[in-house]
Amino acid sequence: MGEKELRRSLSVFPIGTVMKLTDLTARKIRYYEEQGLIHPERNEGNRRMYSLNDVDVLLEIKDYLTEGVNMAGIKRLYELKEHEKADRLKATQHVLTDDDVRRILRSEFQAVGGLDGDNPYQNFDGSHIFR
Amino acid sequence: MGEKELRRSLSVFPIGTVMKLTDLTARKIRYYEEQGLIHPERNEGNRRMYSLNDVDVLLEIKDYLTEGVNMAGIKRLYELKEHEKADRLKATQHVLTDDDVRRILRSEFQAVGGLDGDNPYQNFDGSHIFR
DNA sequence: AACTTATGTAAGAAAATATCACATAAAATA
DNA sequence: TATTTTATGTGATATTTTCTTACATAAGTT
Repeated sequence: MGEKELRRSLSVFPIGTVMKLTDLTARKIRYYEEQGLIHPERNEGNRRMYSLNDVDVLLEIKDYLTEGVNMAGIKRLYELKEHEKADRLKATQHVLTDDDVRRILRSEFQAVGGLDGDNPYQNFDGSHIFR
Repeated sequence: MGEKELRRSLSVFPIGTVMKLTDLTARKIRYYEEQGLIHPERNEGNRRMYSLNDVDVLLEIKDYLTEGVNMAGIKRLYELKEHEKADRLKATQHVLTDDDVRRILRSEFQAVGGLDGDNPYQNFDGSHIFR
């Protein structure tokens, strides 16, 4: 792991900072952890400490949810080793319609359910914090 | 101010994180603030929140102290607009002997006192956190 | 010797975070 | 449609972190 990756995985933010950085509630942040999407470390006092990588994942989760992808779908996306396929998609297409998401999920790892196609939001420009 | 500078001045770290990042005690960190060397913001709950820039300044302060420069000297150094002269010195010379520091301080802004010339440490490579 | 500097430490208050439990609208499923 | 699950809100209580203020002190300075 290079120096840069190391810095990005340094656990330095308490949940309050992450709340502001992501505009998520503490409840949501802890829930996404419970769902295995992030793995913040704990300090000596048992407080969760988050890394820049965690923050990025949380922002991505927000994007996915806005797209209409449910937790099950998001988990499947993150199961793709290192997120590589999804990342490449985001990097090349930059904007995914609900239909795209649906097609990808179905074709790449079978049906996942939970896609209703009624969410108009699209925000796959990859512009996250501390890039 | 560019995007990068903005990120570096985002107040996101609580004092506990800064303590670990810099290996300074809370007492020292607050004291350097009291001396006007850093200016952490406060959150709604009155807790100090530090930026990457603050962390860098603290690491520089550590370096200066290790070099034998006292608070008065460090303040003078930071009085140099944007730290430009000191930065250029660090960038070009990379290693300053106590004697160098003494000469610089004396010639550039008169005597500052507090330099004993007995400190063997030198660490001006500029390799700080989150670069 | 007396004063100043830079830092340690202690006490009490306030803020942030933890866990656990219960509530619930919307979505999924039977 | 009735039932269950999902994703999140809210409240209570405990613990940790940080704040301010005050006093202490070794080392350096005058």
